[in-house]
Amino acid sequence: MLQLGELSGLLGYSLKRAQLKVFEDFLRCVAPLQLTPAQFSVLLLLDKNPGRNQTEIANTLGILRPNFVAMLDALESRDLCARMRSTNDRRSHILVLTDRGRAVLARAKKLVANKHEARLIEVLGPANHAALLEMLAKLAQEF
Amino acid sequence: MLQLGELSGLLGYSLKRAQLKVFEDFLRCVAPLQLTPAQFSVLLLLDKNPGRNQTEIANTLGILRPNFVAMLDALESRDLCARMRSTNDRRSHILVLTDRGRAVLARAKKLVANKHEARLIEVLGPANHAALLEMLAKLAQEF
DNA sequence: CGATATTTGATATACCCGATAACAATTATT
DNA sequence: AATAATTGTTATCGGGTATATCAAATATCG
Repeated sequence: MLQLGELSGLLGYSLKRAQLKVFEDFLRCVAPLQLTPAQFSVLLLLDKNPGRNQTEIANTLGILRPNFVAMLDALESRDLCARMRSTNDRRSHILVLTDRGRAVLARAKKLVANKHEARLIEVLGPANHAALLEMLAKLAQEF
Repeated sequence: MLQLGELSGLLGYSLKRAQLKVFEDFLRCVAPLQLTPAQFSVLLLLDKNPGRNQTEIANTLGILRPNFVAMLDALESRDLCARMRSTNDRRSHILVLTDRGRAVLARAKKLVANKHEARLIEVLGPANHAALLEMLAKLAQEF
């Protein structure tokens, strides 16, 4: 084994490695539904924010509009969501979850909560898990 | 603004966004030296582990050997490190920091400590920063 | 010893993400 | 009415990551 040296004290380094592990576990837990973290986040956002268009959804997720097109194509081809032409502004597409999209999202939420997040809480402890979440949110916002 | 919903409670989501922010700040702070986080980690590891070959360094950083070749080419072309044929095993390349590599690493360490990590500690508070580091390391290892 | 398997660095290649430029259609501005 | 801005889209580029394969060198084992 090698000496990590100052690397173990580098927050960015541990952050990246932890992120990879967590995403890996997410994929494992949600594998039955074939959803990536990004796809899951889109479905969640569509559910909580009906009537929004592609630009709005993409922006809040930090996805660039051009890159969001193919992502939506994939979800729409699986009948998880649909683009509807807006009557107010005929440029934009209102995004809606399909019935199937809502069903898949509901199952995904359960898998995430019962398998993925549950394991995280088990490893970290509930208090640490909450503290970690708070610090990460702080970094994501204020930093 | 949109409703994030359960997204704010998803550890992986905050983890990813925090990681992007932290790497962004790292790049800003080390910009004078033109070093990416990955390049910095390689230099650090070479310094702390002299006499190792490409496979060993790449493995500990989670970099695949094929992808490590171009990375080393870039560092070597800037005269930051060098490949030396091993006398024991003429297949492998012993990696060494050049004098210039050591000098750049020293300057990089200062920038990282005084600008990058200092800002992190300032935002989080020293105690939280340490706790965060510990939890991330735990996730990176045990998870 | 000699044949076979393994390891090391390297090349080629492919895929996924993220970023930019440009475009047609539509709407906003002036 | 003319011009500017917005929306979704396409094309394209670069970076990071993954696999298969190769020649050279070494290790293993009959």
